[in-house]
Amino acid sequence: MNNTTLKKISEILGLSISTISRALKDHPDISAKTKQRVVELATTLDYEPNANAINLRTSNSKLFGLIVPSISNWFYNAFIASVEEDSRRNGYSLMILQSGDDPSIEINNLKLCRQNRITGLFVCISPETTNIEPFLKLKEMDIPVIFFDKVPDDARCNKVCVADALSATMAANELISKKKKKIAGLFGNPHLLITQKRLEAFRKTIHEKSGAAQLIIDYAPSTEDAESKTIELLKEKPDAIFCMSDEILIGVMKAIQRKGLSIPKDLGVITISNGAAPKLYFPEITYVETSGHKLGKMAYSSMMACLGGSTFIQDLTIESILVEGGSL
Amino acid sequence: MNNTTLKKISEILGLSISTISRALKDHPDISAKTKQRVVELATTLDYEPNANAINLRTSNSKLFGLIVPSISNWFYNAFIASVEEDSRRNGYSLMILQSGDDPSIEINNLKLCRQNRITGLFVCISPETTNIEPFLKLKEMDIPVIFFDKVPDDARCNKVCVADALSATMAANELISKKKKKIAGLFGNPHLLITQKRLEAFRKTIHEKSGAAQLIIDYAPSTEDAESKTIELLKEKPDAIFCMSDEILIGVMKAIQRKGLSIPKDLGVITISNGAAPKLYFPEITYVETSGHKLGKMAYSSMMACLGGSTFIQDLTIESILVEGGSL
DNA sequence: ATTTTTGCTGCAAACGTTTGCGAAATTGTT
DNA sequence: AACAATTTCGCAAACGTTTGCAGCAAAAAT
Repeated sequence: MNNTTLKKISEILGLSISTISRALKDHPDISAKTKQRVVELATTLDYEPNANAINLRTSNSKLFGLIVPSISNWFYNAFIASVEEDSRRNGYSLMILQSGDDPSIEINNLKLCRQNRITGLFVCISPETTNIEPFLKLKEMDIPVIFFDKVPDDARCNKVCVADALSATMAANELISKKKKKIAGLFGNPHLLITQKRLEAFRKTIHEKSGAAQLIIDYAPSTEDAESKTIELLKEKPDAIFCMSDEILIGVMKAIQRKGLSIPKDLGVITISNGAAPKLYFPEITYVETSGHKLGKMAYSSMMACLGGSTFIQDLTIESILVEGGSL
Repeated sequence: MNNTTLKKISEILGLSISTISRALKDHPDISAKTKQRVVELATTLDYEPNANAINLRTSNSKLFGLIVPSISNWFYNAFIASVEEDSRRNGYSLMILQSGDDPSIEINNLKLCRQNRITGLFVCISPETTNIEPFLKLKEMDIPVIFFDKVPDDARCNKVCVADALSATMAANELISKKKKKIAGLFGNPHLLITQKRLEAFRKTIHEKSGAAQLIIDYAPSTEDAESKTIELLKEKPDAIFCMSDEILIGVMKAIQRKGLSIPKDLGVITISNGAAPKLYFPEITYVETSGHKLGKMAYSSMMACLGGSTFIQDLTIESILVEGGSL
């Protein structure tokens, strides 16, 4: 019924605890026969080492923390799945915490991570998070912190991001090459750095490359907002709509369907996306890919670099690619 | 730089370790002044108790394991988010592992859970999993195991499921009440128990309630399959399509958009869904809700019941509700 | 002034491991 | 047969907590 321990095995076999411990990890000091006896008994008793005891003794938890606003999000989802996979493959476990965009929960999650003596942290901070000292404190304790996606504007942080400005530029270029003249752009929360960067880059590109093109900008923090804002925007008869994210795209598409417009005949649509949402529709929506999966890979390898002793502060960005659908 | 421990605090304050421990947890034995001194120093030193030491000492990890085929799935996502929330609220942590529908990874994940001395496990087994002995072994060790969604056909297991047959029946009834006469039904992997149950219930209801209605059944294991199968089905000019899941709905909708058909004028659509996908479209798709969120709540309370000492084996099912969109 | 009560604190064992060091048993070398 | 070298193993401390028990001082009761 209870758990079997090294001690229990040692008592049954008449050996010392240390011998059992060494036998189980194939230590050269132990003879082959002894090893076999030990391993056999261990498997029949379903021995599993107590991770808590090991962590306590070795102070190496093989545990990563991952704090994210919400796991119910296409982009973060892909990110998490990717990190989980890499972690598991390399013998690390993952502790996933949602902050719900609430800084106080975020702090609480951080506390949990510290209590569990994580060996590293992946974190996407909430928009309201202003004080990143608690995170920097981790760094001081030699616990690497990799900020991803929404990152603080602080040079002391390791960051991995999607190309915020560049992806908007790419989308703008594509719109121009398709000769769009009256372009509506729907952006997310205007207080977020990513929104500002994308908007600036988008506006700049459109103006530089095509002085003639007219631009209508609006903001929509949620899918519902995006839908209602689009209804308004459509009155201006734009010939293309740019969406800053999947959430916005979905609202836009709903509005377009509601109005009975057809793509790309009545107007074009382009978005920045993780890749799933544009494929929900026919024709598939042309998008600039910002892959959560790729970002996860990059975050993981960045983490590994830190654990490997690199003190070099990394500020990485994954490249974007344009995926053509039939929506322009 | 390093972590502060009870010992360190005790040395600074000239008190014993036990006094510090008690002071920090507001033990009545400790005087108010001492408590204050201790708490103050602890906060300035950023003391965080070592969870590993506590778990080791108390053998109560406050950690749940959660094994799921994939976290990149609307339904499981909602489930996980729900369980994570409840767990966190009650001071439990969650260790989320993906099996990728691979039984060997599943076993490995289970091992990880055991090593970390989880106090309970939520698991959705992969379709290929035949041997559930390893899970039952946990139960013997007084570690509750709550199977959810895809559950083994074994009376010794605690299960929480969505209403598989009933939800299909409800959808069928809705189709009949809307006087649909030529109904196409698109189902998932025919080898899964859930597919069989839903198909049987659907067929039975349609035939019993409306002998006149014509039924066309096909299977689509993936969204892509659903799209191509729908293209075929549409040639038969059905007046309604039933989708067994979100994944299928998306394929169906893409086909419908491709063919330029309009809902509900040209044909009706109804689906079984977690709730997100039907709201992607306009008009929103009518669906029978099988809520991952609700299932999570149920799983969590079931877990709590087990931890509370209930040895009663539960086999629970969440009720489904019909959510009307404008697609019929 | 002695005893009893009350309030505060410390001792030490235990949880399950890992690991440096030393000791015993075996083998090999003269 | 005596010694050295080698193989094989055990002792004990340490990781950071919790907690039953005992100790000790001061205040209250006799």
